Amino acid sequence: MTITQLRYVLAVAEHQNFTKAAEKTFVTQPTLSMQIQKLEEELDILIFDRSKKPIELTEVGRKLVQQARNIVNESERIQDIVDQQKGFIGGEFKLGVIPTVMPTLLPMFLNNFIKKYPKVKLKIEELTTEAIIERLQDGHLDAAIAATPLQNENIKERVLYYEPFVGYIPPSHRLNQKNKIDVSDLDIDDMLLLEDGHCFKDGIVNLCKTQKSYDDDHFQLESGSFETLVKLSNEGLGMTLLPYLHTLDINDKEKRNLHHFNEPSPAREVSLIYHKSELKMQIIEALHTTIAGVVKGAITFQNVQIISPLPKIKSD
Amino acid sequence: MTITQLRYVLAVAEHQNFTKAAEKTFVTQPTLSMQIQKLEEELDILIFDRSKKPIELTEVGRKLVQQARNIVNESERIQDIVDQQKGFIGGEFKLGVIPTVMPTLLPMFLNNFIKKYPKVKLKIEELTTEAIIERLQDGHLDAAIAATPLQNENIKERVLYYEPFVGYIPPSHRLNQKNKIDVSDLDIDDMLLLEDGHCFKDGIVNLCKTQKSYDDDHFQLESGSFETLVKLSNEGLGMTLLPYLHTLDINDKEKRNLHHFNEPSPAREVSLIYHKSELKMQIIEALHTTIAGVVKGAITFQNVQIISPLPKIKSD
DNA sequence: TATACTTAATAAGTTTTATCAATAGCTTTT
DNA sequence: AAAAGCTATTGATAAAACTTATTAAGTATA
Repeated sequence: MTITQLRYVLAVAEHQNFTKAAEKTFVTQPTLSMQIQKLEEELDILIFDRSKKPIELTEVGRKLVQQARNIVNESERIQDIVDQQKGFIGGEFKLGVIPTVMPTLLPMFLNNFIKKYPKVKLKIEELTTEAIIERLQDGHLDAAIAATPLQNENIKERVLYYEPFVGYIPPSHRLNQKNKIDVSDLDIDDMLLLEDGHCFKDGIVNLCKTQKSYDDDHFQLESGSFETLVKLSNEGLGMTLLPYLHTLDINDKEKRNLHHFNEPSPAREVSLIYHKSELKMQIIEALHTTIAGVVKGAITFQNVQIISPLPKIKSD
Repeated sequence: MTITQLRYVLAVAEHQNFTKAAEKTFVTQPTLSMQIQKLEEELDILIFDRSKKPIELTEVGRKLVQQARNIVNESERIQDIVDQQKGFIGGEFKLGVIPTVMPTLLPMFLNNFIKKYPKVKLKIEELTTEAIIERLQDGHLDAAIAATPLQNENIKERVLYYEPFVGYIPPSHRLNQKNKIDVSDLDIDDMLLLEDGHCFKDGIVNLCKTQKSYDDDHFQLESGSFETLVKLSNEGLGMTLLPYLHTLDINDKEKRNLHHFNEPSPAREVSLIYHKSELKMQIIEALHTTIAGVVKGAITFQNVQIISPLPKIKSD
């Protein structure tokens, strides 16, 4: 059994077609046929059911493909180890970003980065914190940008910036008259929140929880974007909290509804996170330097109070 | 890069000697030299520092070996997958056993099992529950025997038997006059316990904790074997609790000091546990059948109260 | 200091294998 | 019935993996 054979199996499993798989792997179709036959013979099983059109995996085949994917992935990490040794900055790099950071941070540094490190092929994916942690651990992601601290011993964190929460309070709201608001003013029950899965929501829940206990089933409205939240808020459905960077590009009329917190303002800590194995560390360093450099101009808050992004487990 | 090359690297890294490594991998020494040189050339790094005697790994070499071990291990699982498909019962099987089960259970089923499944090469290791969980998850163990439930979502459990706790109470002890004892009689402060790391100790602590809170630093004596505990107990240093199977082979004089619990007796649940991927399931099935069959003769308790083997985290 | 011993590298030759081009054979589509 | 689309087979070739024999280099021994 060779890694090459496993690659061939993966290609055929993916394309369900020897000919196409052969093109993708840059060999001829007979090569694939033979190598896969050889593997099947060695293991004395059938990996593919060739009677089906298009070709299908057998039951063992499916399990084998899972494991083969593992092996091939792990084997590709050998090159990463070598690259790291050589300080080579290049190759594919998979970066996860949480949804509430994606639209504001990405445009700020992306151009900069790809100009500076043209050999790096960045593949960026929008993922929840939960999905990010999983993928960092199994190696499907090389690094990610997420709210921290995560308290995961397999994951290392490198702070990029602290992003204060800013209140968006419509004129109709009881707090609108106040210039600066305070954490103690907040009431989870008239707060518009992002839908479940966003760690920004969990952060706000944590923030309000310090004031009073709450009932999870209590929320009336949840949305997937801050834009919607702001609009709902304008309709008098409650106030909401926005991360600072999101307040930079809302229109002037709405900007009047923004209310900062008294210091120390509650804030989220946004970090570049990566697996403790520190693979592709040079690229991670490069990312960190680029992002931190760009962000420094936009965010300069010092006196903040960091709110945990982790959802609390209900104690019952 | 091939899996074979990685195997060669591992062999040389292990034996620190090309010639010995060659023997172990059943090829000649030049083969190893050349293949490893080829790999080094392909990756354009040095894996070994040949100037040192005996030969040493370079810094990258060490990292590469780690990853190579991963890959080779994962690649060996392919055969497991195939074996499982074929229902083949054989091959190497690594079984972990917790210390408090090992001496009593192993002699009961081992002979039986190896006679029935001569093709299985059982490798049994005595490990704490903690170590077992870790090794099941990373694939260094195929299955284990431990006290359950463990509440680990990666690990499946298959109950083997329920083993009641039995009090060993020396004549001098306040409880000696009672025929059957009750959980409420127990006092953690005059209880002789196994040293830290044994889940049987944690179970007892849990059991007593239901009666009263306790101070962890309070214990005076801890030992690694029940034999010692019994002897200490005879010296009047307190009572102790033994798992039922351990009470079967103590001498007659001491047997008089055994006091069973009123029903439902506190008991530990002993299970065969394995990774959720269910690799080598046929061997696990075979083990379960064999052990459950043998144990049925020795243990027939129904009305028991299961005590968790998990150490409670201190709440401060 | 010379000699024997260990051990890894190299050389030369053989066997095995991975791959390709061409084509056969089967199934599906037209 | 012909054409098209696939995979398997065949036969040839270049590459590779491996072996034996030899050499080189370093270490231990007399």
